[in-house]
Amino acid sequence: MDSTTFSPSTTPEIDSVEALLDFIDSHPMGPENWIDFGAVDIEETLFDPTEWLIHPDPNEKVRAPKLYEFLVLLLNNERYSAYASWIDKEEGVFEIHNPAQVVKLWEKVKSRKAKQKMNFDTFSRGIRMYYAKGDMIPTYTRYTYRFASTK
DNA sequence: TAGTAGGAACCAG
DNA sequence: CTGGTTCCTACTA
Repeated sequence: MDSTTFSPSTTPEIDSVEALLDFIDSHPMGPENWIDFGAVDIEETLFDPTEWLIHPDPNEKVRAPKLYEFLVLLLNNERYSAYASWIDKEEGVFEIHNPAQVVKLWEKVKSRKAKQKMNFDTFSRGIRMYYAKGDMIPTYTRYTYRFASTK
């Protein structure tokens, strides 16, 4: 509505996807206003919560990404090319260059109430769950994964 | 030693 | 029930 309501100076601390979703819940607004939140510096990387929102269609509620959605957003964001990048985008093949940072990013995007610290073992198990569903194909190669469909 | 695949129990939403 | 998360065994570089 009133765009001044969403200016960075008048919004609370929004440094996670969870905080952003909470704010959007209490302040109805469209994607055009998401840009107004600014970004925070997290471990030498600019983290912008609005980059990690999923909004399939206007009817569906805005939400945090699922794991495969998170991977696609990460891969298609040039700012994170040092974290992970496509090897063959047409074939859906990609490589994770900085596993530790990718896992930290995933934790931040999911805003888990960490019982334990997530590590690459648990993160990669999440990816491997997609093999059985047919959404991903094993590559048997270090830090290398493949989407079954480029869709 | 550190990654990969995948079974099984578990759990928050 | 979904979408992971936690834990673990087996295999390979």
